[in-house]
Amino acid sequence: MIAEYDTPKVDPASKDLLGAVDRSPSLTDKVYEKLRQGLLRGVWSPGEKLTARKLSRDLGVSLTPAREAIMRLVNEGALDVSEKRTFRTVDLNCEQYSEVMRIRSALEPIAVELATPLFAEEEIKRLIELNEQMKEMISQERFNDSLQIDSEFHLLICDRAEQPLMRSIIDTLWLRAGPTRNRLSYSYRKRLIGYENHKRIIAAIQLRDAAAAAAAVKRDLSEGAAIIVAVLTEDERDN
Amino acid sequence: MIAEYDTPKVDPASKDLLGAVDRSPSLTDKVYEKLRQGLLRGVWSPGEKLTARKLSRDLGVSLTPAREAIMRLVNEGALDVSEKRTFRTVDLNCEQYSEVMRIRSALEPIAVELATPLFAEEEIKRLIELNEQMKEMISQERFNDSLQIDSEFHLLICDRAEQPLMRSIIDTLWLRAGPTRNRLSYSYRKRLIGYENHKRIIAAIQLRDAAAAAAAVKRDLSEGAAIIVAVLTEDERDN
DNA sequence: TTATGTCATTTGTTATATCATATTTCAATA
DNA sequence: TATTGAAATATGATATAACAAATGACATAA
Repeated sequence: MIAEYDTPKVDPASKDLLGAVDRSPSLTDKVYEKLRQGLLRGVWSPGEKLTARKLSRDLGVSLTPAREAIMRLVNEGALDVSEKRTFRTVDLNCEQYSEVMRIRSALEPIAVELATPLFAEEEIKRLIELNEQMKEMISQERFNDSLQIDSEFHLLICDRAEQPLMRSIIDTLWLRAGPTRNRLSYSYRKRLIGYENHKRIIAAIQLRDAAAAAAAVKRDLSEGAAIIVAVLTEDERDN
Repeated sequence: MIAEYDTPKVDPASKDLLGAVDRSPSLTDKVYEKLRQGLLRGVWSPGEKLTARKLSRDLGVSLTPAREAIMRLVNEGALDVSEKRTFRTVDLNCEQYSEVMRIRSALEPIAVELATPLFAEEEIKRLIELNEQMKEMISQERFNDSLQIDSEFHLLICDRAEQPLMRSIIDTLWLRAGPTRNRLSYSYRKRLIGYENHKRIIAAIQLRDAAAAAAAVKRDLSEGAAIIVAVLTEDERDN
């Protein structure tokens, strides 16, 4: 009878009907989500300082949830805490960026391999749509937007793989690289390599050829990484 | 002149001499570390409830650092927060455990590949030592200790790869699987598969054969995973 | 005995207070 | 003008307080 506490007696039918109450996210969660979005969208430039107090003032919450959200991002490596204990967005150097890409290259091919048989036709259409949007953004020189769409494309594939842990790891990788990526977008310009590679990925998924899809993802990532690393290397030589 | 704030004027030589001040870790850091160790050593059984207040009382700190540390572990997936917002250690089911191993299998071979040329002779000796200790622990049926040593073995390799981000990801994987692993240790018993596989890994490193080392790690992980998954499957059928 | 309703306690969440350290300001001085 | 240094301010870390939701204990009714 003790176990009854964990599974209170409820008529299965009504339980199904009611479903679980959707507890509203805590303030910490909301602040965290805002920070996340901001980081991905390039609201802060890499290396920019953040303070818990300003954040709490800006968002109209107390210090606690603001601070908790920041700490959470710090823990994920999306924010740095300097030796003086101030918070700033990360600015990846070439080596650090390479490591992010090395890990993505290890994980995302597996994700697409698992995802390939699970994709529904309409989801594939969505991939095509996203890729065309990306092309459009690039042609309009809206590079930050194109990066945004690129991330959506890759994350949609990861979602389909139904590997929640892997997905969360890849999420934090994007978050970590976000500001640096955004800084680069103007140097990165006008490259349609991503577009062509994405087309290859889509084609492989349509043929339900998991191995080919994995190879295409790997190629997309390594070519993309090569460009960014080149830009970063140049940057580091410059200053 | 504005930029001066980011890089205070310090004679580079003296900077090198002094090094950064080693700011003592915060209370949050200390609590976090205690929790971490506890999780790895099986202080809490999987699914056990934790409360921030009890933790703060036990460790003689206020609620804030205790809570922050818990939230940090939640964020890493080492603790769960239930729908009722209570904290408990994770209890991975077979599928979740498999996902952890799938990710380890993707990352650790890369790590050992990068580490192989960087290993010093004495570090290889340390690997041998650890492996023999593990064998000893198993023969004494001290399974939890043997798991502890197994983790040291793998993490030492990851350290040598000098990929800090990858290392931190693998760290969280261990943390996540820790309680479940510890619960299993008695079913897991007397398997010397790990020992033999570790010997293969060491041999490959000694020969500086990175590819062979990667293959050996992959084999170690997949055979280890197979056993645990078998036990977990049985468990899930039982209850 | 078992189910149910009430009330005290515990817990997570958020806000606020306190303290030590960092940073900034700005006037006095060389 | 450039430097210095003390006072004012801002900030992160920690503690405590306040509140609502969840839990547990217990008395009462079936």
